[in-house]
Formats: sequence, structure tokens, C-alpha cells
Amino acid sequence: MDKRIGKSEKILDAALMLFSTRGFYATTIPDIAKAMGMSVGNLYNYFSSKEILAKEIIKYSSDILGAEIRRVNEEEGNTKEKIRKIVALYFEMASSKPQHINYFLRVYLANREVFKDGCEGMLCVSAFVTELMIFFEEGVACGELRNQDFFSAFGLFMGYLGGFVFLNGEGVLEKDLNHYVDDIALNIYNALRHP
Amino acid sequence: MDKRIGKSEKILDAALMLFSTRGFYATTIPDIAKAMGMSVGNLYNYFSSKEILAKEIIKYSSDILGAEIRRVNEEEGNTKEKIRKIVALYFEMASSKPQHINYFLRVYLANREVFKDGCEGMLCVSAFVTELMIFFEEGVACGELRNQDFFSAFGLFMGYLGGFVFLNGEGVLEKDLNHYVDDIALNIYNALRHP
Amino acid sequence: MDKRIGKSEKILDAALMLFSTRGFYATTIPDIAKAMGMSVGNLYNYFSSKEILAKEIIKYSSDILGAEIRRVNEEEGNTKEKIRKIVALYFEMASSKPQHINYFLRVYLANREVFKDGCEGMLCVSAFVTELMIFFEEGVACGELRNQDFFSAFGLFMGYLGGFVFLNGEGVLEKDLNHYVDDIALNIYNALRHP
Amino acid sequence: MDKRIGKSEKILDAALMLFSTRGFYATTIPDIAKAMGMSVGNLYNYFSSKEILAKEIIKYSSDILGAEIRRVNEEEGNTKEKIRKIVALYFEMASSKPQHINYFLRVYLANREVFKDGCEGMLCVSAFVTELMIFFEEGVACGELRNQDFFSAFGLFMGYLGGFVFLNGEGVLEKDLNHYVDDIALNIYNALRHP
DNA sequence: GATGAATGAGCTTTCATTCAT
DNA sequence: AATGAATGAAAGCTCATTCAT
Repeated sequence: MDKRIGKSEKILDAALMLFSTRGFYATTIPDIAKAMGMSVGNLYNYFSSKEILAKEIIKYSSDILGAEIRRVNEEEGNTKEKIRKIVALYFEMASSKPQHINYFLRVYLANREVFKDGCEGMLCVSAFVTELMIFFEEGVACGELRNQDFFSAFGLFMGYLGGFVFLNGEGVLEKDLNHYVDDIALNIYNALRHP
Repeated sequence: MDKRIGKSEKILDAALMLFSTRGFYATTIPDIAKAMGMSVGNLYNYFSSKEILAKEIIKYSSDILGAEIRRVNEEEGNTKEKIRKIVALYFEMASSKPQHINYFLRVYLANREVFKDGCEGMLCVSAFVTELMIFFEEGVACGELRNQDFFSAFGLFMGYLGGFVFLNGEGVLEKDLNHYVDDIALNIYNALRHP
Repeated sequence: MDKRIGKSEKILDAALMLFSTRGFYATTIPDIAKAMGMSVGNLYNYFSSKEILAKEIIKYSSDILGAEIRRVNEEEGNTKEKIRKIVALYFEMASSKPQHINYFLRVYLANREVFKDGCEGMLCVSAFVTELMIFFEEGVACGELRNQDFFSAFGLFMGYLGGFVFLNGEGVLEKDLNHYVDDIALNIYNALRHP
Repeated sequence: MDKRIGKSEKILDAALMLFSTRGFYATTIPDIAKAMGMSVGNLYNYFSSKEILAKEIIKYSSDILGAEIRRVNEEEGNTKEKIRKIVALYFEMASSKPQHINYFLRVYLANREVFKDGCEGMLCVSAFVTELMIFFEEGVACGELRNQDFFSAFGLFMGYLGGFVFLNGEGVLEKDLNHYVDDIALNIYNALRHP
């Protein structure tokens, strides 16, 4: 119905794709407009600056990743199995929709100056962080995970997975990402589990 | 005597400082020149392009970080203690000389297009990676660490620590970095140790 | 209606004027933009580099000069008269629209590095060369001109006329260019005619 | 004895070589200094600016070319033969020492702004022009050449030969320069001879 | 005379943003 | 809403020239 919503999302998708592959500064607004067959001027009717567009994208990707984690959270299963599912999910995303994770790594994590105003703390990625927090607290509640500072656990999860996707992108891994799921899930479980 | 050596290093330091705080694209060559009281033209006598400067910096920082790890490798002690030392060292660096680690996270990891030619694979950070490889292999050799793919372990180490320093930079951690050393070192040890 | 066509041509004219009087390297893009009341950035919307602009100009001037020669080719008259007409035409151009001939002499002929890619051989001046080739071959066909290598004749024609315009520009000629038309046309005719 | 003379000439030679192949603006002073193993600063002890160097070179080349023509002038023979010798000499120079003729065509003829002050008229090439003037006047005096304005004849000679060398450089000639000597000498003789 | 590090103005080119249509 | 020509500040980089040694 509301055409603006449809068009805004198309802009987010196109910009996400370009930012995540070329980087924030190497992508121009005309690039984005051309990639989706829209005029530069009209793009500015939807997002009033390149920075605002970048901030909307990180929320957009965070929502999508968060929704995926939520699906795991809502499934049955013990924490060990859920860790494996999250790792598998993350790597699956890195293969099938790499733009979201790459945006995280290459744009959000890297160009702090862009996100300085409006994305303080983890504000713009809260959808994603919240789901991992829920996962972690349930794991602690049911006694499977050691009770520790959430960010000690979150940093492990995200740093490990993000770092690994980076290594994969660098071409230093011998095998496909999926091959490492079990190893990594085990490492994470060992790190976080109740002794 | 040889002034060029001294000056090159001063440029590396000044550029490293600016790149690591403002990002690669938000730092201009005139910024760097001004920061060290040098003319733009003369800076180009030492580094013939901004990209080349960026590549030299990553080698420079990798060497410095690698040398620190080597000192731990050469000390006595079991692997569990060494993990703790490496984590402490990393966080100490993140506090006292954050430019090296931030450059890693914000410039090297993020702006892949800059390092595409000449830093393939882990070429420009090999000094650092090599030391961690030595650490890991010694841990495996003496039976303390599980024998697994090196990059599975490396990704854990570096992703975890890097991610944590990022979280710290975002101001989401309640306490000082040093406070988390034990937790994180334990998590890593649990993840990697021989069962 | 189509403003782009009009504007492109205006740029060609303005740049041609400046390049031909000041030379390629002594003319800057801001000079050209200012001369026509246009912004630097917008000029790049029409010609994506200074070199490309220079190459388009030589084609543009070659077309204009070629069209003039064609008019002579299409007129009635014997070859001797046509030679005189071409010399007169050339000198008239050198007086009324000197930019075309000066561009030829000062930019195209001189700055070979600029035209290296894309103007190999006589590619960018073919409109002009072709008309002279037609003139020459018709002269041979009707028995008035000696049958010799085309470029031996072309070099005479163009070198002579170009050199003479250069001398005129240097201020070493005592009289107006037009004064020399008969002498020069006769010299050329004598040089090329069938014995 | 006087070392300055020796060094000055070496600079002229090195600069001539570079200017004539790369053009005036594409050749830098450091290029010249490096080409002859001299320091930039010292080069400025001999020639106080790039423009002055360029002006000295055109005199230098003009002297050398003039001396060659003088040798022909001083030989025995009729004018027709001398024309042939001059053409042959010019093409021989274009093959064996192309720097002089190319400097003429690519630097002197092209970058008028450089020679504006100090080389007015044909001041800096007078050695060369003078010899051709002697040749021409002797040809007239002995009745072989038509008495016409000197520059009408000079323009023919120089424009023709220069234009032909240019065409040769462009690679549009099918055969070696020497192949065209007879044709061209005949053309010139026909153009200038007494009817 | 000889060196070459140092200067800084000025070049070409880019691109976020605006605005008349 | 939609267009894309237009703007102009600012970037990376060059190079003639100087000057302390």
C-alpha cells in the first residue's frame, strides 16, 4: 500500500549491498541511486544524508540478524544445541546474505565517526544484542552456562564469529565455513559452560 | 645520524595515531603533515602514497604487537598462565598504546580495499600471527591445548579480544578492561584446552 | 532542447580557445570553467578528464577544418585553382578562427603523450586528412598532379601551411598572411604538379 | 679546462633528451638531475630556472643544426644538389640525433609561453635560420631559385621537413624516412626553382 | 661547487548535497 | 514524488625552487 515503505527498503537494500562490499567512503550516493535505477535527488527524499542512511542500515541489519537469533531462542533444545545453531546460523548468513555481517564488520565497526551521533553504546544494534542477551540469560537460568558478565560472553560470541568470517574473507581458511561449525561451537560451549 | 630513518618512523607514528582515531578516509595527508609539523610535499618523500603509508603502518604495528607476544612466548610458565599473560598484555596495550590495536580493528580489518594489493592473506600482519601460531603449537605440543585448526583457535583469540576492546571503546562495559582479564582468559582456556 | 549537446559544445569551444592560446599544460580546468561561467564539477559531468577533453577537441577541430576543405573539393575548378583556394582558406581560418589551426600546431602536434591512447596514427584527425586525400587523388586522377606517395604530398601541404602560420604568429613576416597566398600556392603547385 | 662549460653542456644534453621525448611539462628537474647523476640543487647553479634551461637548449640545438647546414653551404655543387643534401641531412639527423629536431617540434614550437620572453621572433634559432637564409640567397644569386620572400621559402623547407618527421613519428609512413628523400627534394626544388 | 630534504602553492579530480523543473 | 545538472569545497598528489649543510 504505502509505497514509501517499499521504496525506503529498496534503498536500504541497495545501499547495504554497496556499503558492505565497497565500504562506506568508496560508495557514493550516485552509485546507490544508479544501482537501483532511482535519481539522486529522489533518494534524498527518503534519506536526508549519507550518514543517516548508514545509521538506518545498521538498525535494519541488526533487526534482521536479531530476528534470526530469536527463532533459535524460541526453538526447543538445550543450550549446547542452541550454541551450535547460532554458529551455524551465523555462518549460513555469512554465505547466503553476507551483506548484513559484512556491513557490521566493514562499516559499523570500522567507521565510528559516522555512527558517533545517534548510535551511542549499542543503540543501533540493540535488536541483535537483546536476542543474544536473552539466549545467554536463559542458558544461565537453566544452569548450563556459567554466570558471568554478559559482555564477557557476548564479546566471545561476536568477536569469535566475526573474526572468523573475516579470516574466511581473507582466504586464509583451508575449508568452507560450514566445516568449522562444530569446532567453534564446541570452543564457545567450553568457554561459557558451567564447570 | 641517518635522519631519514628517524623521520619515517615519526611519520608512521603520527599517521597511526590519526588513522586509528579518525579512520583512514577521515584522515587527510595534510592532517598528518600538520600533526607533525612537516610539509605535505616532504611527507611524500618518505611515503609515496596514502595507501602505501597505510600498508607500512600495519606492518609496523604488527611487528610491535608480535614482539610483545614473543616476550610472553619466551617466558617460563604453562599454557594457562600464558593465555592470561597474553590477554593482560593485549588489554594493557589497548590502554597504554591503543593506536596499534585500534588501527588493526578500525583500519586494517575494515578498509580491505586499501590493503588489497600487497597485503594478501595475512602477509602484512605475519609478525603478529606467527607469534600466536608459535604459542598455540607449543600449547598443543605440551598436551595442554586440544589439537585443532590453527585459525579456529586464532579466530577465537583475536576475535574475542578485538571484539572486547571494541565494546570497551563503545563504552558499554561497566568496568575497566583489566577487570575482565581473568574471566576472558578462563573462557579462552576452557575453549582451547585438552579435555 | 537538448541542453547537453549545447553545453558540451560550449565547453569544447571555451577549452579550445584557452588550450590554443596558452597551451595544454598552462591551461587549468578551473580556467576553462571560469571562462564559461560553469563550475569545475559540472564540467566533469560532460568530459571526464582533461585528456579526454583534449581528444574530443582535436576531433571537433578536425571535423570543422575537414568540412571547409570538403567545400573546396566539391566546387568546380582545376587543381591549380583548388590549391589556391585551400591555401586561402587555411590562411583565412588562421585569421578568423585561429584556435583550430593553433590547437593543431600547439596542442595536438606538440603534446603527443596526451593523445597517445585513442588517437593513434591520424585517427583523431581523419576527417581532415581524408578530405586532403580526396583532393590529392582527384588531382592525380585528372592528370594534373604527379602520382606520388600521399604523405609526401600531405606533409608538404600541411607542414608548409602550418609552418607558415607559426612564422606569422612569431611576428617574423613583414606582411599579412593573405599577401603570401599566391606565392605559396604556386610553390605547392610547382612541387606537386605533373611535369 | 673550465669545468663549468663541460658540466653545462652535459646538463643541456640530458635535458634536451628528456624534454624532446617526454615534453617540457612532463619532464621534471629532478628527472634531469637523476638522468645525469647530479643533484637538483647543483643543477640550479648552472641554470637558474627550468625556463632558462629550455631557452638555452633551443639555442644549443639551433647551433648544432645550423652548423650542419653550413657544411652543406660550404660544399661545391648546384642548388638542386644542395637541396637534396639538406633534406638527406635533416632526415639523417631525425634518425641519428632525433632530440634536436624533436625539441624543435615538441618543445619550441609547442610551448610558446615558455619562450615568450627572450626568444622573440626567431632570436633563439637564428643560427639555424641564418644558414638557410644564406643557402636560399645563394640559390637566388646564381639564378637557380626564384626570387621570393625568404620566409615563403623557409616555411616550405622547414614546415615540410618538420611535418614529415612528425608523420614518421606517428607511424603513418609505410617506409623509412630515407626512402622519401628524392621525392621530397624534388618537390622542394620544383617549388622554389626559377621557372 | 655540491647535496637533497624541505617547502607550499597549485594541479586534477571527486562527491555530498541542492534545487529548478 | 521525481529528475539530474549544477555547485564548490576539499582531497591526494606534484614539482619548481630554496637553503642549511
